[in-house]
Formats: sequence, structure tokens, C-alpha cells
Amino acid sequence: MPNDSITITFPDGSTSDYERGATGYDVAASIAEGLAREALAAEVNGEVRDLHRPLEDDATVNFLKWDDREGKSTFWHSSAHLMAEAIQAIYPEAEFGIGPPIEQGFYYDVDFQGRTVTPDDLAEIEDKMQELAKRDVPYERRAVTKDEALAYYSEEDDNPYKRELIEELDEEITFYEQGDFTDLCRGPHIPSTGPIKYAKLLNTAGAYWRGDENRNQLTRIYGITFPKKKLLDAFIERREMAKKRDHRRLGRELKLFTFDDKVGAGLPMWLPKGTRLRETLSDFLQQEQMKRGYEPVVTPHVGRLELYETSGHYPYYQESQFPPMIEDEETGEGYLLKPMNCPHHVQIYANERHSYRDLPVRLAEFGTVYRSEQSGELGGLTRVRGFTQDDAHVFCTPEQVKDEFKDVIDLALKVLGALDFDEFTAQISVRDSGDTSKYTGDAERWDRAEQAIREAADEMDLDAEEEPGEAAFYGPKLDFMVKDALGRDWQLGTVQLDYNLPERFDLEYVGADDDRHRPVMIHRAPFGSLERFIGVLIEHCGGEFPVWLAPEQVRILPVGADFLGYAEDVAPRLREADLRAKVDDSDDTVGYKIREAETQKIPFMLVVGEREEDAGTVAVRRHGEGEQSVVPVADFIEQVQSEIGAKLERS
RNA sequence: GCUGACGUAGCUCAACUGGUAGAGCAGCGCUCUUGUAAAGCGCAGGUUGUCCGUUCGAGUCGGACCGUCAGCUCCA
Repeated sequence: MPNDSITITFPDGSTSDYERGATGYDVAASIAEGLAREALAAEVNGEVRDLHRPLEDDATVNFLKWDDREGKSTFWHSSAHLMAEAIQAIYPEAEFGIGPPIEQGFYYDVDFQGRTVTPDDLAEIEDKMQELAKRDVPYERRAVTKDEALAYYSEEDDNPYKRELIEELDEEITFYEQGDFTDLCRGPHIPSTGPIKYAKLLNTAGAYWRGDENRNQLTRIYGITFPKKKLLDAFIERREMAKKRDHRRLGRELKLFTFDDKVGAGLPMWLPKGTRLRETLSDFLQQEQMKRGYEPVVTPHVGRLELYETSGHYPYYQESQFPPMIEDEETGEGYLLKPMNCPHHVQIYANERHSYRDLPVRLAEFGTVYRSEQSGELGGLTRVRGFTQDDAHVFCTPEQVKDEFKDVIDLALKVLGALDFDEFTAQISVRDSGDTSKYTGDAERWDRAEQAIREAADEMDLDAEEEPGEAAFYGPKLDFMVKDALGRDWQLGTVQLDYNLPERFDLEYVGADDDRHRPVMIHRAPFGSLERFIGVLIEHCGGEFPVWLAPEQVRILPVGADFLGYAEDVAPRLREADLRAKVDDSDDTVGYKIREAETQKIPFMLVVGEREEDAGTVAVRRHGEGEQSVVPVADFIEQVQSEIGAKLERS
């Protein structure tokens, strides 16, 4: 092969030769004009690069377009630069921090030197961005030395934030320039500003420089951009849809729960319908747990301060707890509203001596705990100050850890399946291998534990990502994460290994060798907190709960007062079959009754009138489908029961 | 806790630059007695989140507090 030519391999395996130094754009153009026009960046040997960077060697090349994840994020990264240029044009005194792409758009952290940015300002910046984009100027990459870079950010553009970033860089330093704006940036970027046709700046927020609350707070501006109007419209529509699924709104509309200023922030009150939902959910889990050898316990909502001093919770998490009730100022003795159930469960374990033959001991309680979350953290049901954990603690031998983990994973999968949560991620949190000093317990035990979790996940066919450094100080854990309507991730179920508490409380069991041994403790909660779980569940199903969970499953709608009697006869038959049914005895029209039941998202509406009464049938209308079929009451009951059974048996 | 926005009837929202609050839905009453997503008429509903201040006069301006929302930080 001649020295001045290189071989490019494409994703489909085909190859082509090009002149050394040809750019990604040249290659794309040689394939198709449309590709060259739509390509936003090139993936060269797996690394995303500017389309216009020359290719110096043989390589595998894949072109990234809007539809590619990386293509989008390159587009948004370039958009962040464009926004910065617009901001600089309007506020020359602004200093820029960092401006990365995110899952949905991008942001830039800006120091406006004390100026407050209003929504009107955002509109102005937005307009400026679209104006600047129209110039269709290229994003140009330029490598600079550290000294040059530092000089630029002290002489041409005095910016301490960028200087700080540069000081810490070891790799090659590059600047990107478009129009009048130069930014320290690793890249890559799209070829030019032209494709950024539609820009929407979403909101502003304070963000600490480098995420450190002791440092300056910058103004973070969130935005999103699109190459086509249709995409922008779809984005806006999706946001509207998400708003309709917001659990706070549905909680009110479906009369599930409420918050009240007079009661306090973050303290949800469950209305009758929400309570029925909660109880159905906890009954379901309790039955599952019964089958798996869990034993129910009940413990009080407060405990002596000393208990939490021993467990370590009181000293470590003081700032997020309600203040203790001190009874004796001199000794400092008093009580604490419980922030965790585990110390109580530990004392139940310690209540009697345990043989290795007893283990595992699995103590379960729907325990309500109280935490004084920072005020800015509260939000709907997903972050509250009083919540109920579907908590259980498993005390077992180190050898049993893996099987116990497997059983909990199985339980969690069953729960997620019964609720149609098909999209969730599992995360295994392990030690930070670089800094082991902050973890309790010896390294060998940790290794074994982490390995046990990995194997358990693997053997259960659970696709889990590993997160180094995310483990708690007392042990590794496995969490289940689910997204809410706005795409935010929430941790729901959790399984955590704990070496710390058995140690602190000096727990033991007698082994086959007649010696005393330390049990391992597993904290696990498949729902996590009932409040958060239900919040996410509401958004997940948009308030249309699976039939088995619906607080009201059936509503009977007599077409007129004459048929109220028949409706009242049908209702008890349904209730005897364990269906939650209600008769609409209002004097509204049928149309109105249906509308009412539809809005309340009741799965089944049974319209009854003369025809039904005479034949002993009901006219079934399913929520959202409007379809109807007339069947005998017994058939309807059977139909619903088998639907419920099918869902709950799915594992 | 921090930054910003916001708080008017149960809900959704209106009230121009300061001139003592208005609508729809829900609720209640009466009429209608109903066949698959809103029957008609009427009535009632508010210390404009709370407190303090500026003003002849505050829903509207200022301050503090409470709460809500979006982020940041935190999350046993």
C-alpha cells in the first residue's frame, strides 16, 4: 500500500482507500452528499471527533448524525458554545465556567458578576443565539500550549474559572473558536453553527463552581436546541405530556394523597383511595415475603438516643434528623424519632441467642421513619420527611450472603414485573479502590462480599452496572433505579450488605464449631420507600393502575334511578369476589357518570339499565377503550379475577 | 441549606402603570329521571400563604417567615 493512502473501514465491514489527511467530511462526501450534509461528527476507532479533523492513519469510521446519541450530544455541546457566544455578546462581563451537553440539551455555568438573569433575559439570549447561528460559521479546533492557554485567559479574557481548569490539565489543550467566541474545550464539535436552527432556553439555577458548596455559586442556564422545527415541537409536547403524568397532579386528581402547610412540608397524608393503594401494595409484598421465610415484626417510632449513638446514626446523620427529645439535660438522655428501623431490628435479633441453625433470620416491618431532609430537597412523594420503608433485615452467615442476595433480587424482579416496570437499571455499588480508608471491615471480607453480589446478579440474569466508590462505608450494595415522567432517575429498591452494625451491637451466633461468630446483616427494601415507589409508579402508569392495584376497580352506573336497586344488588356480589366496587347513585346523566369514572381512571364501568336487569347482565366498559360487551355478572367477575391472577403470577 | 421563579375560592386561572377581588369546573338547592366522556336554573364560596412596614389607599410596592416549583449541594 502506498504511503500516502489510508484504508477506512466502515461499520458494515466494507473498506475504501483515501488520501492520507482526508477529513471525515471528505469521506462522508465520497459516500453520499446527504451523509456529508447530515453528519455531525465522526467516530474514529471508537473516539468521537470533529468531522473536519484529518484522518492520518487507517481507521474504522462511523458517521454520527442527529439520531445517534453521540451525534445529539455533540450538537448540544456546540449549542452550549453558541449560547456562551450569545451571552458574551449581550453581557461582555460574564465569565464562563463549564458548559457540557446533558441527556436532554445542555447547560452553561456562568458568573454574571452578581447580575440576576430573568426569563426576559433568557428570551433575549435565545434570540441572539438564533441570530448567531444563522451566520453558519465553523467551529474551529486549535491546539495550544498550557502557557498560551493561561495567557489567553488572563490577558484576552480574564477568567479565573478557565485558568483553574487549565492548571489541572495534563493532556493536550485545545481551544474551539466559532465567530467571536473562543472556549477552552476538548471537543468535539459539529462543523458549523448553521444546523442549530431552533433554540429554547429552559430555566436558570444556581450551581456551585465544581459542585462544591463552599465555592462561588454560578448561574446555570439550561437549554436545548434542534435542527428542525418538528423536533422542537415534539420536545415541547413531550414536556406537556410529562406534566400530565406528574404524580403530584395525579395524586390530587385521583384523591390519593395530600400535603398541607399546617401539617408540615414533606409530610404526606394518605387519603382513603391512596391508602387502599398502599395497603394493596404492602399486602402483596407481605404475602411474597411470607413465602420466602420472612417474619413480621413491629417496632415503635422512637427509640432512646443511646440506641442511635450505638448504631452510629445519631452522630453521623445528625443534620438530617429531627432534633432529639432530650429528657434529662444533665445526662443528655432522651429519645429520637427513628430515622432507621435497623437498630430496633438488631435488638430483636439480640433478644435471644442464635445458633447457626437459625440463620438466616429475616425480620420484616413496614417501618415508618422520619428524616429532616434539607428543605430544598423535598418534592412530592419522591422526597419526603416521613416515609414507610418496606424494610427487612436478614441476619446470616457470610456463606449465605449470595443466596440471600439472589432471593432478594428475585423478589424485587417479581415486584417490578407485577407493576409493569420494564425499564429499570440495576447498579452495584462497590468500594473506591483508590481510597479504602473510609470503609469499615477488612479488605478480604469486602472482596468476598462484592464478589457474592456480582455472582448473585449474574446468576439471576440481572444486567447490573458497577459503580466504584458508591458503596456505603459499611458495605457494598445493589440498587434498582427507575425513571420518573421527566426522565429523572430515582433509586427504588435496595439491597445493602452491612458489616458495621453487627460489630457495633456485638451480634453473634453460635457456629457448628461451638464458637461465637459475627453474623452478616443485609438491609433490603424492594420498594425502597412506599411513598417514593408509589410516586414513581403513578408517573409510570399515568394513574392507570393495573387492575389488581386500582383503589376502585369497578364502578356501577345505573342509567336511571329505577335501576339503582339492581346496581345495589350487583355491588355486593362483586365485593364478595374481592373486587373493589362502588355504585354511582348520583342523579347525573349516564354520560356524566361515565365521564366522571373515566376521569378517575376506574378500570371497569358497568352500565346497568332495563335490559341488564332483565337478563342479569352488565354492560362492561373498559377505561380508555370505550368498548363494551354485555355479559352475565358471574362472567364479568371471572374475567376480572383471571386478569388479576395472570398479572400477579407473572414473575 | 444555596440560586432563581412563584403563592388569589376545593381545582384551573383572571383583575392595565397601587383605587377595598372575578370566571369556569367542583360543592349545595330545585327542576329533569336519564343508555356510553359535561342536562337546566339558582345559591353559596375569599382576612388575596402569614406577619410587619411604605401609602390617604396594598392582591399589586418593601422586609421577614411559611410553603410550592426548577436546579445545585446532600441522601443511612
